Parts: sequence; structure tokens; C-alpha cells
Amino acid sequence: MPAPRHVLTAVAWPYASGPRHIGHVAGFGVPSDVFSRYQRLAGNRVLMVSGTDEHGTPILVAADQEGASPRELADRYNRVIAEDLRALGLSYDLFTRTTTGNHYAVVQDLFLGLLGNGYVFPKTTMGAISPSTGRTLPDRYIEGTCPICGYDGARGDQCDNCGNQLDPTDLIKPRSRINGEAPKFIETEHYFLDLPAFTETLGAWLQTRQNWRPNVLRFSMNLLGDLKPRAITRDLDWGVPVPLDGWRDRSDKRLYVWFDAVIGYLSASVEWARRSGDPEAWRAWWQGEDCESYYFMGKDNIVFHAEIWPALLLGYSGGGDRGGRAGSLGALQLPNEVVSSEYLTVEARKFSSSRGIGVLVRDFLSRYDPDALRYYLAAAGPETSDVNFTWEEFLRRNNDELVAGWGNLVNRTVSMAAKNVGAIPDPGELAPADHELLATTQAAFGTVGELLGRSRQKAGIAEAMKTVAEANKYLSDQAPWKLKNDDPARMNTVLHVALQAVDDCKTLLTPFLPHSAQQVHEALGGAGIWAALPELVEVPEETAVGSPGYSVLTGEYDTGARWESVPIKAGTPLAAPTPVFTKLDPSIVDEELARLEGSA
RNA sequence: CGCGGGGUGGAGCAGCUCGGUAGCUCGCUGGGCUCAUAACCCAGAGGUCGCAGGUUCAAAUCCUGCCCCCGCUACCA
Repeated sequence: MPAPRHVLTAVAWPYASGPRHIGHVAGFGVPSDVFSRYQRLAGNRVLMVSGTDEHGTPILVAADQEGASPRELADRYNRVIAEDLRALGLSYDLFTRTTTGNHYAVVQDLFLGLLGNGYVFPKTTMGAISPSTGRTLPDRYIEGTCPICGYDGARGDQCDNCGNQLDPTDLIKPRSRINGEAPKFIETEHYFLDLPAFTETLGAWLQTRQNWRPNVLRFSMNLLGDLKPRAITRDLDWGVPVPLDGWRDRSDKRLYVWFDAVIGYLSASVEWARRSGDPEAWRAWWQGEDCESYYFMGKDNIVFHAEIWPALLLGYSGGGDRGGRAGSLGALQLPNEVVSSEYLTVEARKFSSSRGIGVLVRDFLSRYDPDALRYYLAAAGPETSDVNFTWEEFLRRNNDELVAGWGNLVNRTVSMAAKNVGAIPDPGELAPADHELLATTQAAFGTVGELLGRSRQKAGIAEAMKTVAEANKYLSDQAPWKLKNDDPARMNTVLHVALQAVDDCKTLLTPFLPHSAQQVHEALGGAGIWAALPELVEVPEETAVGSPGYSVLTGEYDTGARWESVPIKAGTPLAAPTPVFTKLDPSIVDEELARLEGSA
């Protein structure tokens, strides 16, 4: 086995403005967890970090609407989202939040490092603010009459009717989408990130990228042609303060939410290290010789992960076009891969996705098993192109593939062995067909592993399921139930081989289906934890915005399980199994569609 | 001419980079089995690979044009 590597799994930060729907976890959640679980099984040291992203205008707007403070709103949805991710079994080493004191400190350090190297500069521009609150009014929150086509619902950045790009000052009779008031355009000073100063180094870096999904790389390359300085502060009272004299204590200037959010990968790594007892431990994933980093997100985030975040890392490390020195944390490594998913829509044919209709994760998990959703997303998710979720397809995948294929294999094999032997039987001498099946499952570790290493998860789970089908075929061919009286020794051998194949399939499917893998592990008489799950842990630590303690997702995931066939032990007692997966009644399709109608 | 993705048997997809009997999962029809959550196994039917040209001995795969879907267009995060 090759030497273990340090693998950073950096998962996009869900925005804490409300509960998340299954499209969100399809893009960043499940793929990142499949990847991390596989890497751990393969013997690598994985650090998987993320958290809720809690700053920015939408949080303020949502808070106002609910009559809560932004802190209260962030607290609430941090809770909800973390609980969703826990229930899905996503194996974060640390899932934290952006309102921690640690995060503020790291963000400010990055800002100062970039400033020191000359990649950040102040500039006065015209900006829109809300007269009643004094807050930045983002372009998207301004609407009015399009000066080109006269359409009344044009937005500040673009007219949806004629498609032309607009500037908010172009709009006739502009108004705030939040409360209808007319925005005020004022001169305001902001700090800008000098993105054009990274054109060459970013370009050279992108040229060296291997294995990226083609559309991600192409999109990133295209962006390089037209880089412009980008404001990284806002006129807001909610966010990380700008760490400069004259700015630090101002209540109306904050760092822009996206500047702080991407830095979360680093700050969460630092926080994890402190909690682990070795405050320097994060460096192994950011500065070591053998470290690799993989970023998981939806495609709307490509620009931030393939352009802006690398620019921040380069600038801070003194690696931009203008050089410089590494900041106080030292030089930091750029992403190895930006693994971006496309979009998942829900019942697009019947329900317009533009009406904001979705299926919330918590609602889904209140009625169905987490592995049923994980299976669907792994097998049919938006890996390289947009996909449309339908309840009919979910029912089919669950009943005809997961239950009928894999669940049934486990059930029939363990039932037969439990009933006839009461334990894992002794194998006699193996026949050619036995060797053949075992060779198939052995080989699958190579093929599935190779696919998962390249984030080709759809192909990976299809290969694993093919192995399941081979085992079902083997049972049909060998028909151990017919051997009970005439040749019990041969029956025992067949059952032993089949159980071994089930155990191998269990391992192959563990990255995708951790909950059921644990159940299969136990059905085969295994003890202890096979596939560990995350826990929500309360930390008595005040956040930077005054919450008296918060909870983080974390866990101990190295159970000793490895990505290889482990010989099962004859004589291990087996009990009659209970079905691992639940077969769903077709009526759920109509029920769920009715729910969607109801929410429309 | 803003950028990108897609249009393959009833459904969902792979194949297209490096042209050469059209593949997978599911459904359907018929058969088998009965250990198993009526699950499992075998056989079969079903596609001129969006349309029209072109290159080639040969194109789903390369080139040109057209039609239709979808996403993105970075100060929403």
C-alpha cells in the first residue's frame, strides 16, 4: 500500500439563511462524504471541514422578515443545517460556523497578509445603499424599469426581459426589492482585491491542473480573460470587521461575506487542530509535502473556488504576479481539484424550479432513510450535467435497485446461513465458480477505488452494484438451497463464498451507504463500529457575535476498516436478519407530488 | 455572433478525447427458480444514436450548418 497522504476535503459552506433542500446536499454534501469515506478506507489521513456561512445581506433580510436579529437567525439555521448533515451521515471532522472568534481572526490575518503584499487596495466608488438601514443594497436587490426595453421588473444587474446587462444607476425609478424604498447612491470607500494581478499565476496554475471535470476547467479558463478588481468590503453592520485603524471600530463597514466564507476552509482547519489538542496539526493539510486538497461545491461556486480563493491563497503566500512574502501562517497550498457538481432540479416538468420549490432535507429524512437518498444522489446525481429529481425515479431506484438488488442479496444470504447453519459455515474446497466470484469482488476494489479517486462516483457505484448482481447470479447458479440434503458440505462452501462476497460488497458500498453498511456488518456477526457517523457536540465557547456556545459536527471516523477484502470467520454466529432497506409503496409518489403542490 | 452542457430503444444514463459488430440500470414479453422484502436467474422484443450536408473503405464518435432543451453570465451567497 502506498504511503498515506494528507487529504483535505473542503466542502462548500451552506448558507444559513434557511433550511437547505436536497439539491444543496446533492452538490456538495454527499459527493464530498463519499470521497472522504473512500479516502479514509484507502488509508489516507483525511481532514473534512466546513460550516455554515452566516454573514451577508440575505441573512439580514431574512432576519428582518422574521423579526429576529441576524445572530438569532444564524444560530437557528446553523442548528437546523448541522442537524440535517448529521442525519445524512456526512463525516465532517469539523463542521463549524463563520461567526466564531477563530474565524474572525484568521480572516483578518488573510486580509492583512494580502494588504501587506499589495494585492488589496482602497478605492472610492458609487454604491447603492438602503436609506433606512444604511446597508449596501446589492444589485440583485434593486429593481426598476429597464432603460432599454421598458420592462418594469428589471433587476439592478440585468433585465430578465431583454437580457441586457445593466448597472443599477441605469434603472428608471429604481426601488428596493426588500422594502420598496428608493435606493440612495452614495460615494463610499471600499477595499478591493486586485484580481488582475493574478492573471498570469492563476493561468499558469490552471494549465497544470489534471483530472478536473472538463466543464469546470474550461469555465475557469474563460474567466481569466476578463479579471477585474473586486470589492471585498461592504456597507454593512454584519460581518467580520476590517482590521485597520479607522475601520476596525466602524459599525458600517465589514468584510464582504464571500471573502470571509472561502477562508472558512482554513479557519475551520485551524479550529479543528486546536480542538484536537495540537494547534499546529492543520499544517499537515496545508503546507506538507504530501498534502492534497479537494473542494466540493455546486457549479455556481466555481468562480470562488477556482479563481478567487486561489488568488487569495497566492496573494497571501506571496505568489501572485507581483510576488511578496508569505503571511504569518506561512505559505498555503492551492486546491488540487475543484470538484464541482451541476444542478439538481425537482420535478422540473411539473413544477417550475424558478418558483423556489424544493424538497427540504429534513422533510425528506423524516420520511425516508438517509441511505436511500444517498443512493439516489450517488447513482443519479448531477455529477457532470444537470439532472431532474423525480419521486417516481426515486421510488424506482430505491425499490428496484437498492432493495431488490443489494438488500435482497444480504437478506437471502444471511437468512439461509442463519436458518441452516446458525453461523458462518466452514468452506470446503473451492470450486472454479467460487474462485471466479471471489476474484470478481476482489477486482472491484481496484476498479471502484480508481473511479472514486477521480470523483467518478456514478460510475463507481454502478461498478459496485454490478458486483452485487454477480453475487446474486452466483447464488442462482449454485442453488445452495437444493444442496441441503444431498451435499451439505457443498452448501456450506457456497454459503461461505456468498457471505464473503456480501462482506466485500459491503465494503465497496460503505462510502456511499454508511448507515446500511454498518447494519450489514452487524448482520454478518461483526462487532463494533464499521462505518462511523458524525455527532453534534456542544462547545461552550462564545462566538464573535455573542452566542453563548454553539455546536459543531465532528466524529472519530477511523474504525480500522480498510478498502480491501477481509476474510470472514467461519463459526461466527448469525441470526435471522431484518431487512436492511425499506421497500416503498408506490403511493408515495402521489403523496409527495401533492406535498409539492401544497408548497407551491 | 457572451460562455458552457445536453438531445442515444418506454424511463434514466454511458459511449464521443484515440472513428470499425450500439452498452448499462430499470421497465416490457416469455421461461426458470423458490433461499430471499412477489425478491433472484435466463431468454427475447424494442434504437436508421435531434435534423441536413461533408470527410472517410468505415461516423453516435471528426467537420459545417440548422432546430430544440438546460445552466451560467462572477458586487445573491
